[in-house]
Amino acid sequence: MRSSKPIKRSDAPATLGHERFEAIWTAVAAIPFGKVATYGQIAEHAGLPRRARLVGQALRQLPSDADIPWYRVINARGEISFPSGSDAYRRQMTLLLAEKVEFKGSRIDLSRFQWTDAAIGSLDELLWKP
DNA sequence: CGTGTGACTGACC
DNA sequence: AGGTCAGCCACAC
Repeated sequence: MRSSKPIKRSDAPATLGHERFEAIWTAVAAIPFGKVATYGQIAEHAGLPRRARLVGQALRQLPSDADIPWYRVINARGEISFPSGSDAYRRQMTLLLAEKVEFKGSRIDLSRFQWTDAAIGSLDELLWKP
């Protein structure tokens, strides 16, 4: 069922217009306080492997009043993906610092602050089990 | 329809 | 440590 039933924009929620990005937003919303996730990680979690750029687009479309922790999404190098010095960059960094996410220079240590999913956690346990 | 442009990534040099 | 490149895919021209 692709477009057999066109969406009525007028009836759609005014806040989150795009249903195609719902899986991404749901994944972002699942990042816990004080943790971060990479674009690629969110894409995979949303069932969209290798589509990190799509996550970027989804976040760009996000209304400013959306109740979604967009700032917990960073790139695979542990950096904020806005130009350093931009307002957006500072806003994101401030929000992360408020959650006690630490920056070493312009980078976050993913080995310490990256969110690990429950599924990944159990796999880790499985691999480490004697 | 071709091209360029991203809130991206991993591989390679 | 930094640059390039090919995937990636929606979108604007």
